Amino acid sequence: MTTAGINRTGARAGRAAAEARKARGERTRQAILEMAVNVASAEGLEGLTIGRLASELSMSKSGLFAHFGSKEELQLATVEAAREIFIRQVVRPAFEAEQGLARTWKLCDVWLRYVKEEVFRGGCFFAAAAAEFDGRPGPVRDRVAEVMKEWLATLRRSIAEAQGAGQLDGDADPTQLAFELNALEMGANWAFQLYGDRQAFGRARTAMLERLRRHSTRSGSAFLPQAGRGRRRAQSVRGEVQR
Amino acid sequence: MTTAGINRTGARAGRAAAEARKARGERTRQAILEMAVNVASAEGLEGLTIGRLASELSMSKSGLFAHFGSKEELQLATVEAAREIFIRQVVRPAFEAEQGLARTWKLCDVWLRYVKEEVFRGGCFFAAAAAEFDGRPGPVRDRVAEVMKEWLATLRRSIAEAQGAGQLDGDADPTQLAFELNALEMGANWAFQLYGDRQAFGRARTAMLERLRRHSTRSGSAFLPQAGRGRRRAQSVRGEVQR
DNA sequence: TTTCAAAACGAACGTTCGTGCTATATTGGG
DNA sequence: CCCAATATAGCACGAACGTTCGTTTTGAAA
Repeated sequence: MTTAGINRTGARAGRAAAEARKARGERTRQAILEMAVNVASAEGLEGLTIGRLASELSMSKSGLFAHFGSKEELQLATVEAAREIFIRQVVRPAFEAEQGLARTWKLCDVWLRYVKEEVFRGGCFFAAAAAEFDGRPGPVRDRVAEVMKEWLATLRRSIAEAQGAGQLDGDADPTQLAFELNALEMGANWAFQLYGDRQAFGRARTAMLERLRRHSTRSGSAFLPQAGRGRRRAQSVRGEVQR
Repeated sequence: MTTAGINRTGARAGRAAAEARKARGERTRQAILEMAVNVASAEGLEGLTIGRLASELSMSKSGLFAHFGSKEELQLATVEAAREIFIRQVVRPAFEAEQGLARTWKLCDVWLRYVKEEVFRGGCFFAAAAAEFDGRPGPVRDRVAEVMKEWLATLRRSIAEAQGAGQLDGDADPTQLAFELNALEMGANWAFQLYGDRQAFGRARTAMLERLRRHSTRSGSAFLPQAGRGRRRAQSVRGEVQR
């Protein structure tokens, strides 16, 4: 049995060449974390058990364990892996939009897509991790809090930049606005995870646009999708969420 | 040792007389659930272990276990107990306000207070439970979802009543508005649990009032607290959250 | 005071948890 | 082609998990 099917990932040109240069263990580690991140988003970082994870990857508990040295280290590595995925799937795409209101909106839009397209099996990894660890002091909690603070700061900065560009009212409070946008995101995530309610995304989108439009200047509102009330959103980049 | 301090709750007149009529086991059961609800709100319904709970109450695992028959039954009973506390602490007080916009606002206001005053050790019990169980099918998940749906329905109905009374625009969508208010609540809970950020309550309050005011008619806005921008809220009932 | 069901206990079950230790494969560089 | 390094497996551990069982304690009715 061993690590069958993990390392031997069809050696297809370019990508494979780059991976071949990586140490064997590094590839296994990555495979572990990819699985870990998905299990954790659905079952929680504590429900992420080493034995379960090992059997799901057809490897031994001890073999897997050796990569991390402790469960807490595994959890921290999982958080880090999730952060990288989040950056790749949400932050990076949003930063392709030009600085200002366009980017602010895209940060919201792509976040909603990231939950809807189920980048993680259990919805937003960090919303889940935050709820699980907010009552348990320790490095994991601290790191999760840090990462979410990063996200909120990104949101806030983008709003401030929109203000600087004269696209948003100067009297709008970026912290307040970022708080509201974030809350709406978490509300959509909650509704989708608990009820499978896809309409929640539309509702969050509507509310976010309302907030942004309310504070946007005449020149700024051009950076938001047309007011078209309908549910169909033909705006926003078509590009699929890349795996 | 035994159940010291649990059953023998200082036999002080009236209340005690009523409790004396209750079966002995019933009182113990209640004491268990009171503790369970607090542990669960902080450590999660799964982290709520029978052994831990027993030792925290200075009773034996088996003695405690006998009250429920299974862990799942204990979890369900805990959810039910939390629901009753929520109703007593949030819904009931809000329903003292007259039907319409006044009550809608009070539902929001008293919910924020319920988190701020730490009615549960780990913040909103249901926000935590929903995040924990949204990925684990079963009776517990179902019940949690039901209870939260109740809450959202209450919010929505109150909004609709405010519309009926001509206090809110007829074109405001109660479902949309309820979604937004709920999201803001969960956002405030998140910020407070993860960062201890008390300002989040003010931010949520501001945003909620903004939403309500935006849709309120001339006659309706009288039911919302004065616009006073400041952080100090002298409005709203003074009554302490009763234990 | 006696009686008896309800309630609480203590010990043990089989699992699974995280974590060590030791031995065996596997692998890339000389 | 071999060797040192690394990666993985195997096995065992103590603790804690939910659960079962037979016994003892308790308190209210008779």
